[in-house]
Amino acid sequence: MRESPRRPIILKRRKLPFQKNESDAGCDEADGPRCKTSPTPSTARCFPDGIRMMDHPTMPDTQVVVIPKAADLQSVISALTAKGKECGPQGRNKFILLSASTSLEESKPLGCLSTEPKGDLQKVKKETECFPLDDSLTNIHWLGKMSSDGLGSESNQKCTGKDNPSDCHQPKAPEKEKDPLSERPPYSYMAMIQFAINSKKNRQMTLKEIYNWIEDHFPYFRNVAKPGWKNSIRHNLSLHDMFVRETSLDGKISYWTIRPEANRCLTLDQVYKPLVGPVTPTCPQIPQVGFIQQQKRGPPELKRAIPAMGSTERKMKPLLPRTDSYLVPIQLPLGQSLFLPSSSPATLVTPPHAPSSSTPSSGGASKRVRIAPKVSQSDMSSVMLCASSTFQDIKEEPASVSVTPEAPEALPSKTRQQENSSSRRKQRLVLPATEEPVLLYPDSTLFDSGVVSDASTFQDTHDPEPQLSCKPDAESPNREYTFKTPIKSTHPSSSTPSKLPTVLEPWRITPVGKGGVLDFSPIRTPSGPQLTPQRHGHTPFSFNSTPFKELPLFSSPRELLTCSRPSPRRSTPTCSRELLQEGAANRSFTEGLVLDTMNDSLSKILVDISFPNLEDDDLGMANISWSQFIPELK
DNA sequence: GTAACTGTTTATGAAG
DNA sequence: CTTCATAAACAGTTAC
Repeated sequence: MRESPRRPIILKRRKLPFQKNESDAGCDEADGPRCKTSPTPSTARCFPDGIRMMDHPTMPDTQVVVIPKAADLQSVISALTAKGKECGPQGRNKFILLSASTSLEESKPLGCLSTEPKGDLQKVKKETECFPLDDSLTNIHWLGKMSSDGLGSESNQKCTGKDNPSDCHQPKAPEKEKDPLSERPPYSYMAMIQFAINSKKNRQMTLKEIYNWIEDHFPYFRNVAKPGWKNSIRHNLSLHDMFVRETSLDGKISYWTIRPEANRCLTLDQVYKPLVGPVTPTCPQIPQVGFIQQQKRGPPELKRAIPAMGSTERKMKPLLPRTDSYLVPIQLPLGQSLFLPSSSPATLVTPPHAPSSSTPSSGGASKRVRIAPKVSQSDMSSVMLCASSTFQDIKEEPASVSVTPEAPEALPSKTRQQENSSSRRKQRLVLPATEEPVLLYPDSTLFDSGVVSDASTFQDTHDPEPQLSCKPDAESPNREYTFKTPIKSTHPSSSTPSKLPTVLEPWRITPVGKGGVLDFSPIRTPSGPQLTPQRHGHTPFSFNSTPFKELPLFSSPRELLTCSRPSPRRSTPTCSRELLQEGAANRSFTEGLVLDTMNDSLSKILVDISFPNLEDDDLGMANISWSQFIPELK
């Protein structure tokens, strides 16, 4: 019965050869199926090498064209125009041109080209004017596809060509083409759940809503997947600490939310927009921050999902190469640009170790009921917010602060793994309300919104006590969580008895500097305080050990990026290398980063693409195109 | 009472 | 060894 699970490529650590010639690697290997699925020759073939085209997932009439810098834009435009004609009104006659100097990651919006139904070149606008750079365009989902399909197979046009039957996408001929929308999305359940939850304004969803959202956005689950996928969703919700179940005030409805500190606010359509303006300091989570309300944008009509994909094939393609990327949490730039000088370092309340940790936050009385299980030290370490948000998936890292609690019951040997990856298991620890670390975090939303959070983190930090600041709570500002569910296992959340006494969840660990500054944050304000090394003694795996640790070395993000340019995997020069070298201990951590970075990478790309206005930033970062550096990181 | 739903855990296997 | 997917056992709730 158990089918061999296919891990979502999103999680793969394998480095994808974006720029390499090994086009096959990406296309054939990972996507073999896909490539072949669309044998349809497409005009794409006519394009010069290096040009990649892919359908925009949510815009049926649009395709994205990644054009190497070297390519002759004019010729490309001409070709596209012709193509548009070919496709006719029904086809994809709009093209979003992206400049990809060397890799997708560097892609930048060149402009949009759309051909009238008639096929006439209508316009090519400067990106800024282009509608498309909106979320739908940059949506992660889409990029994911792009990266996988386009880039992965990039090298060969054939692939892209094949891949895009859509080149001349025949909207009406589903039979033939494999509907991408009905293919299993390259996202892990965890990611999809995040997308779903983040799609809601209040960032909370009932299980059913999550199901629905996923089905709506990923027809695969509605049309192809076995019913068991719901079980998997539930499983993931329970398994990952980042998902927190809360109940409505009346206690009748259970909502799933994402821990603010872990929430990168990834959404399918989301685009990170520079928080140029003052961001709400406290609640980055709130969409306002620049998130685009994805759902509004008109989610893809997945409904029309095509059965074509009946194949049980579940291979997923990698979204983007994440490998070395972890060194560069791209959000850095964001943060930088967004953030003001360290002036407002996020003050972390929780002391690293601490006992305090748990700040007695019990603060506000709240009505919400929180399921006990979820609680864990992690909460305590709300501090990590920033980092966590950035690398949320890192969870596995051991970081525990030691909250510990109650005696951890003997851990079943089997639980071993879980222990290790404590991050995963929820319900590890139940603390008395007073001790609960969790309490903190409700307030600690300080950094909550993931990606954005980075920036927000710093910016917002004005709060003396960020943690208290806010939860988006649209609902209850002061909610106190009451644990509803008895916790079964009292694993030592933090202090893992055995193996990992250390940090279980990096993101939980609050690497807060004493100063209250987020040291770990990759992003550093120029003047910002340095990372606090102090943490070192603490946990072997503390951030210090992590790549971030090195970050302080960089005076500026640029510097950081620059250094890291050489891909670690390749001959890595100094900086990157150092970063990477944390040693085995770090390893998991870094991996985590990498994994998660995947999404982040996308985000970053998005950032690049979607922030035409970035120039406005006076931060000085404006000039920098972070994306330019990205490729290097690989 | 039963079924369905929800949530938690455990187990297992594939892929990396 | 880790991560993820999948399956399934169980238990608690809720609806009929």
